[in-house]
Amino acid sequence: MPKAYTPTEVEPRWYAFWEREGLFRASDDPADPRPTYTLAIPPPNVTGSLHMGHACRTTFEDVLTRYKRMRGYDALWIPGTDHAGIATQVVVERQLKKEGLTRHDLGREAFVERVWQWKERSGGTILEQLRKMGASCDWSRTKFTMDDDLARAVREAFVRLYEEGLIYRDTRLVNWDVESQTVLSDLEVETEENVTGELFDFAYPLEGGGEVVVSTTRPETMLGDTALAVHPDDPRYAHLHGKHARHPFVERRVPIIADAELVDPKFGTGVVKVTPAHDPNDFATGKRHGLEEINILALDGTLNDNGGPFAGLDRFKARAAVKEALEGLGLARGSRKHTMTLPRSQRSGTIVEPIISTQWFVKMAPLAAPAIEAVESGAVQILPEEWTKTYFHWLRNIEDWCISRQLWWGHPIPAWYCDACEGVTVARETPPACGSCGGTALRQDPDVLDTWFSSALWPFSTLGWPDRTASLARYYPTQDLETGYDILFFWVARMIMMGLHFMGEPPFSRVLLAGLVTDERGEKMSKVKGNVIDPLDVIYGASLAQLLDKATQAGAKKSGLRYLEQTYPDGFAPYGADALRMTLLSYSPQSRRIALSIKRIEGYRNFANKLWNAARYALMNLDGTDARGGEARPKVTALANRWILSRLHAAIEAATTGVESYRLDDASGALYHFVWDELCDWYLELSKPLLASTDAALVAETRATLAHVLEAVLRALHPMMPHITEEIWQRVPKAPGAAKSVMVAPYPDATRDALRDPVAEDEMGLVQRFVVSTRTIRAEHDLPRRREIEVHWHSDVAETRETLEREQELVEALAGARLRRVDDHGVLDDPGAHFEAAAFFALPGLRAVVPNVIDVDKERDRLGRELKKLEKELGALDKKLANPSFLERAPGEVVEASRQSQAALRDKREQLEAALARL
RNA sequence: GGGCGGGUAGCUCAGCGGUAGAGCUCCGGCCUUACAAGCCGGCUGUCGCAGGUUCGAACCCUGUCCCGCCCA
Repeated sequence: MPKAYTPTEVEPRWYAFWEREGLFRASDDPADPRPTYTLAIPPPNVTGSLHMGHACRTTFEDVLTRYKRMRGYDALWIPGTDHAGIATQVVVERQLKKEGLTRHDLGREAFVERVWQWKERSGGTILEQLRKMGASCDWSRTKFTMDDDLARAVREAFVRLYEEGLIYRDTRLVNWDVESQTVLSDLEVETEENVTGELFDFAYPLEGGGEVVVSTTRPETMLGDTALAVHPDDPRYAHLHGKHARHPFVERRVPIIADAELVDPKFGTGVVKVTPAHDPNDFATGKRHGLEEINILALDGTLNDNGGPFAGLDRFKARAAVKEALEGLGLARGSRKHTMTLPRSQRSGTIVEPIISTQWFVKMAPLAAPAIEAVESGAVQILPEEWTKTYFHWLRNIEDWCISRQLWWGHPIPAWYCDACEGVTVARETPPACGSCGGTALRQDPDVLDTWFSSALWPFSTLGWPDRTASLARYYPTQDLETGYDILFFWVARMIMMGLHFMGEPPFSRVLLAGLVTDERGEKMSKVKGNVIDPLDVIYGASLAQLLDKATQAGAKKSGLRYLEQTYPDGFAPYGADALRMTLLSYSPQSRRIALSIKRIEGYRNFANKLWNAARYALMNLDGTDARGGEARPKVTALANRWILSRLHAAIEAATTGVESYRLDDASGALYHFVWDELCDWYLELSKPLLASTDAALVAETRATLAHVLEAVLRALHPMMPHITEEIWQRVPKAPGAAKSVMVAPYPDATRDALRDPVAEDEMGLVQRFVVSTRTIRAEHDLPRRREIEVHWHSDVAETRETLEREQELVEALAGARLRRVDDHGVLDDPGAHFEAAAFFALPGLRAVVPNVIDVDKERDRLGRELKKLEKELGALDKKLANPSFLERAPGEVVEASRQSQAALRDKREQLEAALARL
């Protein structure tokens, strides 16, 4: 085995092996007796390449899947990609733009064809990248949301909902994305806060003389004003009720209405302009008062003919022009700065315009009710639990979902309009004739569906729905759904609604929501900031020059490039997928932010190397000893062997509990510390003197333990670090009949693979403290390794004496010292009389001196420090035990434990004080 | 305006009622035939602030100040 682990060489090899051996495949056999574990991937967009968010999802999901598989489940992780309507269309349009073309130049059919071509080329990229993360998806079941079978599911769902009256067509105020040229659902509109805008005042001349002044942040909308509203109880304007103003630019009388809901008399002048066609509140007001709705915007964001003299101007140019014209007419009444919010498109970022339009909607209330119930009843559990509140709040205040989009890329809406009677026919397949009049001149609705409509069906459409397939019967409902909290509404809630509606059962029983990956400053990764960390660069390594080059091409600002230079002057080493996975797992799932640190990745790369070298050591020393591969732990008698099996027990339990409770940070942390702090730092060192023993049985036992513990911990770590564990596991000699891969070996079981042994833990505790105390003296007194030292110790406790005598060889090896037992306690009472320059340490029931080492100043320092720390602890304890209410009210075992530590500390204090006094 | 989350060692974070933890950093010493991507030892905290509950609070409650996210 090479001295250092090289992930880039190892990882692809084993991934290919797993795939070749069909180990990712779930069962196709309906009679397979194993319980199933199913998890559907949050399908990444076909536009994309792997980013840290995906890497994070993939890791969590893969750990869960691999763990369940090893636990004997028929585990199915369904992979696939999403067609991502707007995002994908925009990408292809951008490509066309480079050729000087628009999608309209190509025409719809050719354009969609072109998107398909592009999808074929790039759609596989991200799936390849998931493989590089080690994802154990069943690739034979890969789905794409626009596949024929999934398209059929979409049509089926649409038609059923329509027939049930849950999908309808209506004309109302919707959100228009001027740039992408489509309506958006409410969720796709983001609110930009604290925007400094301008509140502009102008006057409407009144019929019969006089004027009223109104304020607006969007002056151009005055072209669509169809009323002025005042508060009914506002005495200032009581005389104006029912009167009219004259529109300054278009031939229109503008009625003055009284409305208590819209108008806040304290805001501005107390008069509000009403533009029903371009503002949600005004729209509602218009409905209340039967006002005319005048749309002034064309779909491209320019003003239409209703804009009168301003027709044809872009919305922002029109704003300036209207203001100027009002100035010209002497109607402007000044302006002031104003802090406001702006609605922006999640996709294009442009300011969203409310317009009146006819669209398709899903009636949400009837779907939301069961979805609320499912979480209330616990049928679906959301973790971390805080999110349930958010989930309920959204569902309880839900608005109908606008599902039509004016895009070309997406699922066509299965609705046809009749030229003859204007009837609407909704059907699963293209209807031959109009359902109302029988006419045959039908036009299909040109719009497509919101991408999330097809995503909402994902957990069952991927399993064959609407057909009643064997897969659907076997794997639905799935168990876990793991994703980022940012799509709780977009995706998770809608899947629950659709799953309940169409399948009668929620699509999964547990929702695991993870935080967002940010850079190490906690800032969101963005191309412009240049702080995007590509998982593949972390896995395969990248020089600073490459990082800068990539960021520059992605359009990073100078400050972003500077950040890169300062933060990663040496670029990234090839850390490997396993190190990245461990890093991502190490962050708490409770946290909303995963501030990814390269230093941390490096730490886990080092961990992989540590594990590698531990294995090298073990394999060099096994001398043909088999690991039993999960059959049974070896029989052990020696303290070190008993101890490591006991610690293995704790580690396996912690790992299991962690994975089961979705605390993968605890699970991975427990194994990390077991491997590094216990297996490597102690057990491997202890095994050296044991293996050098002349006692053949002891050597055999130790070899068996070494083989077993290594093999077991590889199995325990495998879901988290699949590649390195496989690479090592394959090299561990195993008994005949072992599995062909660690990924299908049984997950370690604390009872079968390990053994809790409190006595061994206590005794090892003594050994460890003795060793560390000796090492500390060596270090503090600058004693080089060459220099031999002796530790003279005395104990009045029989067990302590017994343990140290028995383990003397081990202690001597680890402490690098000779041990001398002293039976006469008087010797250590007055070490000065018996030893030259002796340093001192005390453990519970034990005192020891190390002669011929002492530098009085250093020793005084060291003992003083120790005493100070001890005094602090003891002070707190004394105070506590002096408190009568503590003794009276605290639980007995707490009091008892306090008393014991008090006694121990007092004893140690005495020892230290005496030692200090002797100096 | 409403909701949620966060403020703990120099940095990034865990702990969420019984004596303050991890990783990285820092200091000192080691090329000890598994590993220098390492080993050994060490330093580091009025747990945002102010009250309260409790025998006991980083942890529970109230208020308050910052920071972030979501919804209206």
